[in-house]
Amino acid sequence: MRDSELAEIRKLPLFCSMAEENFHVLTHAAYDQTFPAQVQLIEEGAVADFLHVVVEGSVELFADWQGRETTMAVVPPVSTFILAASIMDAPYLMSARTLGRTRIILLPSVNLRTMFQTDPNFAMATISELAASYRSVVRHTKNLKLRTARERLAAYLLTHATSGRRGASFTLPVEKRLLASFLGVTPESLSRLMKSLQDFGVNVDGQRITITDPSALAKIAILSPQMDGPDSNGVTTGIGLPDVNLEPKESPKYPIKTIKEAKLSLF
Amino acid sequence: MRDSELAEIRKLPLFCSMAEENFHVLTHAAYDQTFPAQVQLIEEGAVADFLHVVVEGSVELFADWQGRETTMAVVPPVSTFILAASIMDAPYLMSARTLGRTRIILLPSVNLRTMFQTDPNFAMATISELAASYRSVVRHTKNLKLRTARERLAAYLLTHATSGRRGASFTLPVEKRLLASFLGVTPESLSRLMKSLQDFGVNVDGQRITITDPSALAKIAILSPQMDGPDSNGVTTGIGLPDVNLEPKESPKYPIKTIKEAKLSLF
DNA sequence: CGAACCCTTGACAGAAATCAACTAAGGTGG
DNA sequence: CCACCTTAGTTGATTTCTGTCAAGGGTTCG
Repeated sequence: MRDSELAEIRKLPLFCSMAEENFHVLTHAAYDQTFPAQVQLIEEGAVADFLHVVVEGSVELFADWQGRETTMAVVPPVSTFILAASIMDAPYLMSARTLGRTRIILLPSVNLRTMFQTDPNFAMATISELAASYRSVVRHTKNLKLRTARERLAAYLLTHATSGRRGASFTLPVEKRLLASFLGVTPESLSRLMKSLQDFGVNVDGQRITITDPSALAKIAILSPQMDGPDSNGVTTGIGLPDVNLEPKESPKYPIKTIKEAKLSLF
Repeated sequence: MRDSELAEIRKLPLFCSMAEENFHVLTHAAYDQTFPAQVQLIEEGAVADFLHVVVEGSVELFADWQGRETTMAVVPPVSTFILAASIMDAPYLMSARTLGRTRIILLPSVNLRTMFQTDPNFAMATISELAASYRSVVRHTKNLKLRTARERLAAYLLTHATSGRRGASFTLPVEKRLLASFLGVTPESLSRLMKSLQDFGVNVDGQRITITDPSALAKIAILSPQMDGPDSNGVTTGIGLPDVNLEPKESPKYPIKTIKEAKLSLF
């Protein structure tokens, strides 16, 4: 594994407080792999042998049942996912696939579990990470149960148009179909909902969203700290589409092969 | 606090592995309170000063937004709730109210947080508890996103008719309105859904449910370990209606004042 | 160029919420 | 003990929301 990657991981909330020696033990047996787009990393129901760390690219967590499928979260770099399953030594509740070219670090769950015992700081960090994840899913669930589809979309757009000032503009971090699945609607419905929000100060041009009248939008979906964050406070593991840089990234870390890849690696 | 209560709490997964001395420290500053039915214990958005332990009765976790309200979980005795908020020293994401007469132990969050540092076993137990809670909410969310209302009800009835044998019968652990809210539908809808399931081997008589044809029900909602448990494996904190004794309890611990109370204290 | 995919749009069907009325049962108070 | 009130649950009529099916435009990619 490259030292530069290690340093990056070391900075994560989950690992930054643990003893250097222990970090070495943990990462010594780790794998470092790069995957192309749309590779399924994890199959729901399999046992969790590794904790995953997204270093570059991003990963979609999704679930399926009876032919239906839904997006549960998108994991941006640099962060971990499926911590809960790794700890419990339990079957995954969600599947995972890469969005765009993605580099993943794999840490054996066994090492993880023994590490709690030896490094109290790591145990503490794990607790924080899990608690944050838990709260994130609770927010997602509240969103689904208390808001209509249109309200969810409005809330999503508002929270992602940071500093809800007039004329705030941003690029959707994911394809609309994925956003639709995350919000719990079909792509067709999302399309119509977007359209219906045009009357409330939302301008849609492809992936580009411009909020021309935040106050009008706010009337549809009043934001609440208990539902709309702030939770992307650095520890954004778990559920919820992450915050992204609002302006298109000028200089991607690696050569643009396709526009699609460049777009998705925005995270 | 009564010794009998303390012993009960001590047995919980969260506390059983910690040092006796530390357990004393934790519970020394604890409050023991009994509340009547329908008392709001926690208001969404308030800061989490105490970890709560339900000793008798049960507690509903719910959330509201813009006049709407939804049930997120019902916490049975003996178990803890809102562990995540206590740890993070963060505002509650959910409100809580008693169902029936309920006895609660309150442990100061401050003690909790310092205890991680001193007792590794407690830290470990906290991790397990949180991971279990996290997985529980994920299941709930998948249920909401992947299943229709009718499928959710069918799945609920099937999982609660333990050993899905023909003629399995049980009493709903909560009022139908609460079940409806948990499943994400209105009481009216639940009523209709129940009726529509009569064609698939479900017999409804008040709170009494009898599954006359489990295989027919299973055709509507195929159960999945990744969505329907088993999660009530003793560490049932967090989200999800808990398993209950299937037969009506003959001898309640305290005198029956009203039928309503007796019914709700079934947990 | 053609195949595949994303997104959109239209027409329609189905699911679920809403509004309203009504029953039944419990609890209250005279 | 009975009249009254409150509440859970049901049922019906209706509207609203959302999914499904089908088709077409635009783009990417081999």
